[in-house]
Amino acid sequence: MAEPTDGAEPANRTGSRTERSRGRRAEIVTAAAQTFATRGYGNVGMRDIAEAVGIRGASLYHHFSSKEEILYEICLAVTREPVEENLPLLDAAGTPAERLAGLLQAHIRQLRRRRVEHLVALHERTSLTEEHLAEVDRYRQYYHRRVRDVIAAGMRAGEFRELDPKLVALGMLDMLNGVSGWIRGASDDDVEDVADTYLRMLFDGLRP
Amino acid sequence: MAEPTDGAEPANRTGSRTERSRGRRAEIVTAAAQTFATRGYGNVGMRDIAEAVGIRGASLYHHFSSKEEILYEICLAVTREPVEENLPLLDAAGTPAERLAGLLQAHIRQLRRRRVEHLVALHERTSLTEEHLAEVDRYRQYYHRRVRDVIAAGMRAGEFRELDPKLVALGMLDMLNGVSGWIRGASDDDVEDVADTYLRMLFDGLRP
DNA sequence: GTCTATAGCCAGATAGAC
DNA sequence: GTCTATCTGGCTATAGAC
Repeated sequence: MAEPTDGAEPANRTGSRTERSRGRRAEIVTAAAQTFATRGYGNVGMRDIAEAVGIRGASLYHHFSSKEEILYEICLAVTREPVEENLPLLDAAGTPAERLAGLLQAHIRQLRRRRVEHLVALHERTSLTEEHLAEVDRYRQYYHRRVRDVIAAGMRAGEFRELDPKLVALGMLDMLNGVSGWIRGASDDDVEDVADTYLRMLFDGLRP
Repeated sequence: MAEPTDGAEPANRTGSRTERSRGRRAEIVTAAAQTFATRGYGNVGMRDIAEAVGIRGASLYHHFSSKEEILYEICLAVTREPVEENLPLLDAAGTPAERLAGLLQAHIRQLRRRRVEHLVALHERTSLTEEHLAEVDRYRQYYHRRVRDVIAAGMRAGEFRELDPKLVALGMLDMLNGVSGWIRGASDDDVEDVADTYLRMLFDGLRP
């Protein structure tokens, strides 16, 4: 991608840090997520993260005030992203079943795209501070609620069998989120196969 | 429970340790699982575990040679138990669908009974040594394979729709295992509701 | 089987130069 | 923004008395 050729500065209107610094932050977050996912948050030192981006441990504290804050950024970003990118699909046109199907597909694709971050958010949440955990959970619970609501709407519309919408939402999302545990290395086609199979199972059931 | 009144020693024929020592081991494992589950393996010290059973940190090394060995015992026990207790249901009488349904019910009940240990096994596996992780995974993979096989048998028998049996097994078990994340505090009836709803979803699907 | 005492190590985080 | 140097405190694990 070419840079703009006029003299205008690419002003950073969205935050207080420079673009350069935000690039470094993103680099650190990505490296940290990878290491946390494979070795576990508690077994990874600041020096390990620093080494992965080619700097010294102390330099990380220019970008983050603590190790936990790096974990927080990982968990928050990967929990907020589906809220902002997938939930609008529930407000699109179509029946509840159609809208839910669209969301589930988007969810699985996002799960693959942010696979390591998802693993970290799922497994290392217990290392967040109470406040940070609560903030992450706000997004997670809102997502759950919206999914539950569209399921309930599908039941009212007669598209879905009458079951406890909360249990249905929990089961559905647990089934989907589990994908991050084994999807590593899959192709785009594999991901679509998973989505197709899961939708078939959930909507039509195993019985022919 | 009364002790035996005759002079016979309660010989320990099943292992090299005394009954008293094995009780202590179990006590340590339970306390450790509880702490690991809520605070994360890496954030729990040997002193924390010791305190929970009313002894000093150093005394734990009379029962376990390392902290990781405690984690290993938790993970191994909770992964082996469903293999030994649930898989025989797949060899019982009935059609594949009936046998699978029995297994899924037993799986959810076990998930609740060993809830904290399950959480530890799911979230803290990355802190096991390579050898211990491999040993735990042997059981896990065997369980998966047996579930996949009964699903494939159900498809051959025409009881199940033709889908990729591996994906179906993964989705099913991920959906079930997720239950340990939120079932805390549920009653026996609640657990049966979950099992009923999940079986309905998986076998018949959401569409009426 | 549990204790006290401590070895030995490594972590997260800070200070201040460049 | 990154460095070197280092503080401080925690941890796992061991030694040896009781």
